[in-house]
Amino acid sequence: MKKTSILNKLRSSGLRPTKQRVEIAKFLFNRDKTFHFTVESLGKHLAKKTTTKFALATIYNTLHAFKKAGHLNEVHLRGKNNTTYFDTNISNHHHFYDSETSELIDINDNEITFDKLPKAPNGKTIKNLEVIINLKN
Amino acid sequence: MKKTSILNKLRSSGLRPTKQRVEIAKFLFNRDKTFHFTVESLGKHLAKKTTTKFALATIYNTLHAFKKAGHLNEVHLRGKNNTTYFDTNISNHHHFYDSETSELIDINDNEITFDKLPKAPNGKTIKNLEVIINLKN
DNA sequence: GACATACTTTAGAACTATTATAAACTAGGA
DNA sequence: TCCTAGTTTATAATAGTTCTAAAGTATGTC
Ligand SMILES: [Mn+2]
Ligand SMILES: [Mn+2]
Ligand SMILES: [Zn+2]
Ligand SMILES: [Zn+2]
Repeated sequence: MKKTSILNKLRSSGLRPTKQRVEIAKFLFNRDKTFHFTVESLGKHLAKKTTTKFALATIYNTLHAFKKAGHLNEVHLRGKNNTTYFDTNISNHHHFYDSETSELIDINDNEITFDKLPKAPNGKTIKNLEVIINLKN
Repeated sequence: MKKTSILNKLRSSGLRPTKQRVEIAKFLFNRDKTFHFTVESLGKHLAKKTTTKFALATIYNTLHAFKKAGHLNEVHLRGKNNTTYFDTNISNHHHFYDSETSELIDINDNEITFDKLPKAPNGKTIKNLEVIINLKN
């Protein structure tokens, strides 16, 4: 994904392509494989890879803006370090979770299929379904 | 479950049956259906139902002790309110989660069966598998 | 029952992830 | 260039949880 495409992605989401947003978007979206990260780990990566300054609040703001625009997912998992995980894979999918390394690994949606599933409680509908497979060594 | 049984449960876990632990254990374990709760909600219930005082730290200490003893589970879900859920159902099972009410509902292990499952990444083993079915209204 | 001691509770401080604030800065249109 | 709404920033505030160390208690021994 080249620079112009990043700019388009931001602009078409109603987000002004500021220096910080462009750097974060380049870092997150110019890659082949899924990237799972925390705010802290992203901050460190950005400090290493760029000369731009990122206030912590800007990282949070940007990630939430990207999430709201549908460019990022937040993983609803509570790891041992009590931080939110973000996920560049925005398709429906599942995860392996290694609690020793706090690492997430994608499982494609079609790698898990069900024989039997319960129906939603009365008056409610199923929005989506997430499987977390906890790993040990 | 009567008083003596509660005392046994505590003692056989190496936990002295203090006033606070006995009250919490009675409140949590003398019931038929699964109880999902947060530290905050438990604190409120205890204040309403008993005359015993519970320092916040004691509630945390006690829940962690019960968890360590295998009498409670912690649900590794990050809800919108960033609090831990505890679960009196200590069997392997799954959950519906209603993010609007922050409510968990049990799904028995045998209500979900799989056609297809991925194998664990190299060098790792599957510890367990949790399904969370997100609900909407 | 009194005593000793390890375990437990407690109030409050500390910690940590995240969000709010409000002042300075900037992208983009006129 | 100028204006303005949108954005970044440093810092304070918030909230869930854990830590501290002093006071209290359960339990074994005499
Ligand atoms: Mn740098
Ligand atoms: Mn009371
Ligand atoms: Zn993922
Ligand atoms: Zn449950």
